[in-house]
Amino acid sequence: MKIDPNSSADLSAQIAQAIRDAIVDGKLIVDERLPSEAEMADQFNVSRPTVREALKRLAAQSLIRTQRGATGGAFVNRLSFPDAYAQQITTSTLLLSMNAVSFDTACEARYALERACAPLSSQRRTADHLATMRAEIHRQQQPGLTDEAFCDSDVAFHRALVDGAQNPVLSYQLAGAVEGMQPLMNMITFTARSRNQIVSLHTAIADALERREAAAVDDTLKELSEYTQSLARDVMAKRAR
Amino acid sequence: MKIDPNSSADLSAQIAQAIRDAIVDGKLIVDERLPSEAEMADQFNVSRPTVREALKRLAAQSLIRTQRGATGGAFVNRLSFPDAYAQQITTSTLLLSMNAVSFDTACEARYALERACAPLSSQRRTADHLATMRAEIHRQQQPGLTDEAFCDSDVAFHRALVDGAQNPVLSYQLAGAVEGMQPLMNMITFTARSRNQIVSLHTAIADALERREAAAVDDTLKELSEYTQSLARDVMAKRAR
DNA sequence: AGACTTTTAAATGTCTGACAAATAGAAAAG
DNA sequence: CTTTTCTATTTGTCAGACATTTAAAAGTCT
Repeated sequence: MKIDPNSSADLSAQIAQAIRDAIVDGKLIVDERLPSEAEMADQFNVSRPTVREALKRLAAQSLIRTQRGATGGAFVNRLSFPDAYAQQITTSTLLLSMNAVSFDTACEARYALERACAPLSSQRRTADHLATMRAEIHRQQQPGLTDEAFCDSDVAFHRALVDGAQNPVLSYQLAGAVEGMQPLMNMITFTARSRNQIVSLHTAIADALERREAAAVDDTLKELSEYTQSLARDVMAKRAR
Repeated sequence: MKIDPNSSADLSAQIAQAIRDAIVDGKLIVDERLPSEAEMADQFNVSRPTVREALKRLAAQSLIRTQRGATGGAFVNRLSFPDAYAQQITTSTLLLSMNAVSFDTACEARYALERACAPLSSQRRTADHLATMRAEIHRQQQPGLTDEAFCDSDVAFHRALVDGAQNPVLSYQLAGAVEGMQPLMNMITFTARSRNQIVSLHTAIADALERREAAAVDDTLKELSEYTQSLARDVMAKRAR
């Protein structure tokens, strides 16, 4: 592992990249201990603060963890699904909020991905998944619910639908698509009428899933997608006036 | 923005989180300049190196960029699609390589998501997308091609298919699913026969896409998914002996 | 000998102060 | 008015120090 001291890039960025490459390429394996900060400073011919900045970059991506004390140090971290979820959601949220992505585009992506889960979820969903969905539907019918709480419940409902596919990789990918859209969804004001419409579609989805009818789930999701987009268009139109 | 000096967490991690929250919540907007490192050190009552470690954490997630010089400083970065791609791919790759995710699970997720793009891509693909796919098919038929180069071309082919949907959010999400699987795919040895089979399926997909027949694309993708999984099972079986 | 306490060494976390390098704007020179 | 030079600001890097945490080694008592 070498760095170029004459490069225009920051030394800490170069060091971080070198270590990152080593991890991705499997030269450093999970739970392996990196040399101590002082040793690395020697190796790379830089100071300890520079090495530390590099390590903090890696820690921010959950690639390493550090431990203090006698047998401490920096260790290659096993990237867990929850860690990956969290990063994925932050990235997706910012990507959508900072890049003038239209609601339609985001919505289309979300429902396209979600519909990909429908056949698998129909096959494999457990009673648990179904119970979660029913519970969320019930919550969505509470009268005093704020728009935000309604959206939270909506996310939880769709989460259960996705998790029903019993494929952690799929759940991980979808986490970004579904939760990243929440800030956009929160801009919509849900009237009593639109809530009822959504609840009835959710119920239709849950019913179809209970009967394990993939095609019906897919159709209803499509309907829900179109309804959501029409709601968003109404909000935009009102805001334009 | 406040931090708790008595918390067990690192000061730099706390500071990074405080700034990250401010960005996600929209309290800091794109291209806004953060205070200088010295000023932040004062504000948070910590030293400059500690502030710097916090900033490097944020830089690692592409949340900020820094500039040297008189009017320099740290600026909230607009998270670009390419940046988001890169992060997604690193995360997905590591998630798959470190977590004993079965080839079947990853493959299922990948093709489920890809099939979600098929209808959109059938509608919207341009001549360019089709040309890219044809070119990659041609490349896949070169005799001297290494397994790795074959996989690269495979990724490029599927990339074009996904991009054909003309939905950047979908492309971003799929980047992780498709490219993250590459290391797993690279473990497969592609015999001349299996390459021919894959090429013929790719050709069928391109043909169907040319005719804009979504259902045919979907069917062929399903076939390809099953064939890929059967190849992987053969490799596993051979390795077991 | 065995269990408990103390010491010690190694590592990360943090601070201070300094200098280098880049950069934009102000000041000076032509 | 244009070009050059200077200057102030800010990030990048370094060196050395001390604080804190932690596990293992050494020591002590029963």
